[in-house]
Amino acid sequence: MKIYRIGQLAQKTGVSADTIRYYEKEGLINAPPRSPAGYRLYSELDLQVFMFIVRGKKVGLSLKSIRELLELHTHQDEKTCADMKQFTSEKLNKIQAKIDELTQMKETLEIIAENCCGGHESARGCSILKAFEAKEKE
Amino acid sequence: MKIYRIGQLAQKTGVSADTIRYYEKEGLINAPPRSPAGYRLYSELDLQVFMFIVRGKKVGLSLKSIRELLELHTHQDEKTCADMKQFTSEKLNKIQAKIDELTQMKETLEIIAENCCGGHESARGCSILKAFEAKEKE
DNA sequence: TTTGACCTTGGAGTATACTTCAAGGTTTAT
DNA sequence: ATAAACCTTGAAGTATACTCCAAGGTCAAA
Repeated sequence: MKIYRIGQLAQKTGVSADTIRYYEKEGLINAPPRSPAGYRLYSELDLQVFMFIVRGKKVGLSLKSIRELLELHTHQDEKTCADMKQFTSEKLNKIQAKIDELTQMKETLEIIAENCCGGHESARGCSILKAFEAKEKE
Repeated sequence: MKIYRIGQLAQKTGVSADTIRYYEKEGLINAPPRSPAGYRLYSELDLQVFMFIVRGKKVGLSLKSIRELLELHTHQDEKTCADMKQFTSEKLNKIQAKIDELTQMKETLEIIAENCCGGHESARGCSILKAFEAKEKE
């Protein structure tokens, strides 16, 4: 099984080594085993967890939220499956709400794009606010 | 047409009056007209713009991104419709990317919820990481 | 007319999430 | 064997986005 040092993990995940150490300090990831020289050694599984963090960040989840999601894993022994199911479905609702908000913004922008002339004339009349007004009338 | 003072706008949009003034200072919203006493007076349209900001924030857009989106409106005279269309479709792509990321996270969580026992036993085995692994195999 | 709820400004303070630095040890290639 | 590229720590610095004063003016109701 492949082992990564911090720089390699950084490259794979697209965050800096400093950020990885910061996340460890903040308790998002467990302190990994060290080499004899004290270098952090990450597994393929650590990479997976990291990708989850990166994905969460990209969509605007706070580190706190991501930590809570990851605790689904790290505290699995202390929770019942019923707890897990409930927690998971709460998180699912929040994520769905975010998807809905983004979908709304996307629709607003699509209205702008569709109603806009598209040529080289001034864009007066292609207002984002006209798009808002159009949405209000629905 | 209804006119709002800062407190009323704050209540309607769910952000603080301080935050509204901060957004004005940061150039997200235009300085509104003032009452004789110097109170800020907001229109229905300002409320619409504000709701757009709030929606953007909720999904993790930075103030910078939101400002760019709002500039579609405020700089409409300086840009051609072609510019607008291009800018809008770039923004649309970014928003779609966010929706995709969220959808992925949602699927991961759904796998956890589905594969999880649901009873009162320990949640060992209902790991978020097992869900990652399941996704990897696809 | 005075109490309370509102508004004003400028400036300082806070939380989150990094980012950089200093000073040093390790590993790898030539 | 020595340079280049990596790693370590702790602490300080930065960017973003608020948040909270202090000191004072405005307005509506009792």
